[in-house]
Amino acid sequence: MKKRNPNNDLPQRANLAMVAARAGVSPATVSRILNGSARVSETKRNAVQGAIAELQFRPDPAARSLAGGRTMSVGVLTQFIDSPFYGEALRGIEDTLQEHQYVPLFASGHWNDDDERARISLLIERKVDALIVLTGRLSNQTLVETARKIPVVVTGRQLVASNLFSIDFDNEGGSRLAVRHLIGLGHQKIAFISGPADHPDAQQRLFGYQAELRSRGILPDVQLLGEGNFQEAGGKQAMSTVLRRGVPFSAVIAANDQMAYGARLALHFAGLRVPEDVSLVGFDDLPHSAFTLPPLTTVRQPVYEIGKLAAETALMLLNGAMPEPLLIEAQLVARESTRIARH
Amino acid sequence: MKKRNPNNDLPQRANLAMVAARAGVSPATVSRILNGSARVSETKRNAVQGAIAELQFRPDPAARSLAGGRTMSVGVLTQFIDSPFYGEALRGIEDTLQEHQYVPLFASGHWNDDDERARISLLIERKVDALIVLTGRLSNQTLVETARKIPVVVTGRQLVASNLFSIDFDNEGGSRLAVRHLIGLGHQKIAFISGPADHPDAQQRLFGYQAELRSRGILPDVQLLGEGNFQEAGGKQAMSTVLRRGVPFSAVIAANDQMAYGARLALHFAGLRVPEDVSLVGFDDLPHSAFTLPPLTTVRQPVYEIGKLAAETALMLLNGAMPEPLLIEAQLVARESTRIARH
DNA sequence: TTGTATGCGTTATCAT
DNA sequence: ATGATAACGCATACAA
Repeated sequence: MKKRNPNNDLPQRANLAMVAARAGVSPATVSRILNGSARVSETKRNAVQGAIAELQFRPDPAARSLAGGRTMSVGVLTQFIDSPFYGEALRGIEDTLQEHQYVPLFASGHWNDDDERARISLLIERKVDALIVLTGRLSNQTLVETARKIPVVVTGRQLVASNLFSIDFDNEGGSRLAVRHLIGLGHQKIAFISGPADHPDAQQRLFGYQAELRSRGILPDVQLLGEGNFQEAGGKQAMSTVLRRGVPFSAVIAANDQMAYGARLALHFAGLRVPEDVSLVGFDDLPHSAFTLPPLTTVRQPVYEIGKLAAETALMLLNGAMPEPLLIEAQLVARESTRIARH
Repeated sequence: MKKRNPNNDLPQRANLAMVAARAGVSPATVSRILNGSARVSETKRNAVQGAIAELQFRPDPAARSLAGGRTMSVGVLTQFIDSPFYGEALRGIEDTLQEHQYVPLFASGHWNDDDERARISLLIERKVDALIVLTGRLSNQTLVETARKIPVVVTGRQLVASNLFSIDFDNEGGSRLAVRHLIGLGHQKIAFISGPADHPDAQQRLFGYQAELRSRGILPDVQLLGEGNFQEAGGKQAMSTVLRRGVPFSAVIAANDQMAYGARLALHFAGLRVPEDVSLVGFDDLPHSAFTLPPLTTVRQPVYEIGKLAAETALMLLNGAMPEPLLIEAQLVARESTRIARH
């Protein structure tokens, strides 16, 4: 192994040794300055930083990783890389990590146990320094075990364990807001399009709807409940099913915006106008929801901020801090898809 | 440096040496089997593969990278990690890379020269084996230079260079399809909402619209041209501007679906119905466009397939092959936002 | 405070 | 066909 660098035209990338030589110090000193792992005299520090600048030196992440150092990367398990909902969270994570010279490693679990497990293994194999799980299906136990290896931040559930931090959405509260808004407008017969029964977000949103109705003295009617799949097509179909049952209603809450879009279409084909005949409320406030016709009243989740928070928390965990739990509150955004009930 | 592994409860991860010892061969032989870099006797191969399975051995990517091997990762420069349009491409890339045991490293350039340059530097620093650029603003020269270091696949332009492969969308053809569709329905006064003037996709789509009109003997009216920004709000504003000019038209083409959504809203607030009063055509066929009201007629770009193609091509480049250029054709998806012009 | 030496897990070179 | 061994670039225990 004599010559590893055949392209003599390209300037050889600088390494620790070269910086050390240029600054007249030992490689160890350069490393120490890079990591702030020990005090170094002002003189040498200046010399080294000068050399780093001149040579445009950037430490090799692979070498760092191999030597037992950090990879400066955080694994992010999402459901689908192109999820309209978690997309903003990904952006928040990316932005925050970048500020701290970290990079995200995104992987998709496809809302499937096996895939999630496999992708997490892959991320750990790649030696990510921490892991962010955006609402997976993995058991709490699996997450806690993972947290014994690396810091874990998980959304969509409440879980207390060492080296782990969970951020839960206020799904129940969000649904309650939606119901209250509609009741405030005089609606009594309120249909609900739910998400997949095995999805925690879906369960909590459904529960909030039922609980708030009951607390207002209204008995939830199962005939007014349709089960979707958090996607447009599912929302459309669920709405059609409810319509076919013939039980009258004056408002609909969909457990996410995508299903609200689909429901809106089903209502249209049934000859019902929104909001004249039926009021419609979504959940999530996707960027697009301000531009539907009519603009959609919905429950806002600050997803971008949640992404930022998840990344910040992961970084804190990495530094040994135990961040203080934060409640992520939902908020109702009233637009034009809801109005006062007719008599 | 005596003890590096303080958690004695966790089973130590296996490495090449351990596998070699267990199989009774040298580490070099294990490496050869792993990489297929030389012929190995059947006996030893079986022994080694047995040992690998027993020890659940997985090669360390960092060590591979450091030793000059591949990182088994491909850098992907996109504009925004949550772009509704490129999202599907990201999924295609991820799916394809995964089949080949590669992982994507996503980075966002924010449609900004400096960011793009910085993110590409970062990706190269992380030693990605190849680079996929989803329609950036970088100069051809920069891309060609990058391709001297690692294989590059770039979408949204046509560029011939060694170690580089470009995939261009048929933007012009797509616009022509839209115009032909409308003219076929009897429309003559066709407005156009364009994208940012400095965006290649936007330029080509605008050009196709103008060229097709001319070829049909219709002179494009600048009064019917509004400039948006490829987002909903921009499309809405551009449409309002055109409406304010008072020049009559019976159809609108938006240079992407997001602007079509915005335009549809502006038309609504102006008291114009789609498609009764005005026909509307989008561009991209976002997943959502089948569920707008009315469902949007649009020009389909097979983005997921383009993502897959980009990844496959990058992998081919990596193996020294020079893939054959492919034309990505656009396709008109006729839904309910267009209809025959009234007289 | 600073330098020296070693090891991280793999690939590639050379010799057999 | 196979083995021994030197890199790869960095962090760190230890010596000074």
